[in-house]
Amino acid sequence: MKESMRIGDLTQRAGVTHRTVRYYESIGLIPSGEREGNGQHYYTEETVARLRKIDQLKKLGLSLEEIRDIIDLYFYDQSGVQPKQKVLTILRQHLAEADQKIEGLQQFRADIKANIERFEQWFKEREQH
Amino acid sequence: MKESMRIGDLTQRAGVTHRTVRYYESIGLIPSGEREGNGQHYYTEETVARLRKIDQLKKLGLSLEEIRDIIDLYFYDQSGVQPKQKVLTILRQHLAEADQKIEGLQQFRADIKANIERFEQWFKEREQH
DNA sequence: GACAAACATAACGTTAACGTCATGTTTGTC
DNA sequence: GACAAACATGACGTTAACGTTATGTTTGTC
Repeated sequence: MKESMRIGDLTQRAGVTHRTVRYYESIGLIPSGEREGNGQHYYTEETVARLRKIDQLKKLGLSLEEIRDIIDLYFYDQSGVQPKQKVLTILRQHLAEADQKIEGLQQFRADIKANIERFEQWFKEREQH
Repeated sequence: MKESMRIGDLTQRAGVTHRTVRYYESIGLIPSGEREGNGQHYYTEETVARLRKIDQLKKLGLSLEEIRDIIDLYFYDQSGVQPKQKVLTILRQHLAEADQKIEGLQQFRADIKANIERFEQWFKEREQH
């Protein structure tokens, strides 16, 4: 039962710094985790998952503001037909964007690799005088 | 023969502002295009292509500094007098980074897809009363 | 050759996304 | 219960990637 953890564990598990966590709290990207009494903040597994998802979305090219607008749809089930339709639309959009980006990166990767091989070839030929 | 154009045409064709062009010149991302005499800058088709390529690479998540490391590979006939061993090292780093990014995005893509299917399933079941 | 539009240069400003530093409090361990 | 490690809060700093403002010069058209 790791019911809750403090910021040290959180940052380590999510791979972020404590300043990132505080910043995200301050802009409402993640819940603040404050508890009464001692002034300590306590977090759960969900916060870890949220931070990881945020990182993924960032890599997709979304700003934190954009992420804030949609992050909940990855964690909370919308009830009702219309909200669900809306979520589905956004998810499909993200899927398409991810596909595009993956494709672009694969092309980029191929370009880089071709160049690497070109250089390696150059060194090889030079070696043999 | 559009041998050369001035900054107005350049920015329009490449879809950037003149400040972006100046900034890129200042950090050595594109040649400065200065000519003697009148103080005007003249650019060619290659500059347009360069700007577009830069934009493409930015969308993949590369910083301008990273782009500067590799942009010439897309336009120059390498060989210049560049330190090839160094370029090769940089290229290998970029290859590794690209692989990581691709992997991350594929994981993300899989998550989204699972999510989408979950929603579709929900709609399907509901359809059948 | 007058004159507006396009251009050049310089300096300061801005925004996102955190980092760093300073200082005081809580927790956990001996 | 002493004490180091972990944590909290606040204020100021930083970096990338440009934007904005101000002022003077060139170009192209009538």
